[in-house]
Amino acid sequence: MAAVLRERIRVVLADDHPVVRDGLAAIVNQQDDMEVVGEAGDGEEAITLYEQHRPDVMVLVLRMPRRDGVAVVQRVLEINPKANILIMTTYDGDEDIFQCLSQGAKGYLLKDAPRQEILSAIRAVSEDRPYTSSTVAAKALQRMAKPSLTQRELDVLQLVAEGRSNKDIARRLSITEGTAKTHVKAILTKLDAISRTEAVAVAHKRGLIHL
Amino acid sequence: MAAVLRERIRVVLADDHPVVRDGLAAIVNQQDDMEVVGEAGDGEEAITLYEQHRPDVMVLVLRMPRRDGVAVVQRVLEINPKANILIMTTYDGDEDIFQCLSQGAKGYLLKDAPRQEILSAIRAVSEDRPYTSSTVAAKALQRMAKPSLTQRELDVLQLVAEGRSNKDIARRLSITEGTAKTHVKAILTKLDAISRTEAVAVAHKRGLIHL
DNA sequence: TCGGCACTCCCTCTTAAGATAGAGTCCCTG
DNA sequence: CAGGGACTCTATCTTAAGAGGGAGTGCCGA
Repeated sequence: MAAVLRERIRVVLADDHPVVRDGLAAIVNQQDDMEVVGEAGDGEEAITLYEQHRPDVMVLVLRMPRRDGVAVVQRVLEINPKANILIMTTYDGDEDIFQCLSQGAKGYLLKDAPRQEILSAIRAVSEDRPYTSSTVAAKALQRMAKPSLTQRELDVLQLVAEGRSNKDIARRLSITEGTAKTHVKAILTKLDAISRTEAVAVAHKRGLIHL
Repeated sequence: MAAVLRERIRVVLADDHPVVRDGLAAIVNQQDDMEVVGEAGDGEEAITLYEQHRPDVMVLVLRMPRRDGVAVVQRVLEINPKANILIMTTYDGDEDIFQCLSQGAKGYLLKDAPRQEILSAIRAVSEDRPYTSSTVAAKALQRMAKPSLTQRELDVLQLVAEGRSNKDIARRLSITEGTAKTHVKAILTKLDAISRTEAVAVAHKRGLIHL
């Protein structure tokens, strides 16, 4: 068996794509100062592996089957409030990033980041220093300027995106059609869209909804 | 410098994500019988590298900046009609797969395929044997059953997805609003949707459009 | 050549969507 | 406690969307 080396950064990876997982593992294991101690293919597994290994850094992809990134961040921070979590995402517009950010993940980067940036991010997060790629930081600033949707509006938006009519939305949310219209109107105004279909397109681009 | 080994499968990779590229490269280079001779980050680069290296296998990700996978397949097969191309895609519903298939790519697999499957696919394609993952094959069968949209309907669908009104669509395509409605109606029927917004949702799931 | 398909245009009719305006409750924060 | 935001409901009105018909062209393949 391999001898345990001291002072290495112990990493747990979570991504539903084996290619990416294998890739990240290869990159990390090539470094002298870090090693992968666990690889998860979904959210549940990620949590289990975190508890098992208590790694120095958890690298987490946002969108995964069975519990997405946001839920995993929540749960892991419940287990260990000092957990060092690095979030990766494919989609630069992904709204969920900001949810993770406000919840206490320490680093955020995009999947199209170069190898060196990923390693820097892991090292930074392992030392409890925050790491945010400039791309994500820029998005954060952009986002500040734009009006945010309320929870209820997000509920309505989700149903609109599924192609539901106002009447149908009203039924599902136990409100009147008029109220549904009020919410839709607010959504259109906030997203600067003329029609519900355009609103869906805009919302999807901003990562507010996942079709 | 490394000595050139005979009989190795020479591979060119193309993916816009360095992680995936580095990952695939690591996996491939670990094998005795294959090596990566070039890595491209976009479609144009992929074509250039193909011409430069004339690899045994080209591994191509479908969605890339500057010329997407479909266009790259076309161009590479123009350069060398016997080129062995392996297509990878993240999205299992991606309609473009079938376009590549009919154009002459030799293999197709999903990004969430395990390491061994990827290696098998590369070996198969290098020997001019077709490789299709069972998941993609299953999708192909499902697709056969469903009615396909005409080119004009796809044009209209694209505009619908952008949130355009029938009147606006008519103006852009230089047809009457009535004709636009006729096309939209045909789209709704074929996609089994009640409203245009639902049609967009369905079309997106099937990979008919990319928002 | 003839049927079928894609594409275009036309009609009517009903319903859904969106604009506009007002208003009440609850809850949180300054 | 006063203000503000979130959420709910009301009403009216205009326009867009969608259902249901029919019908003419050009083109391709059996």
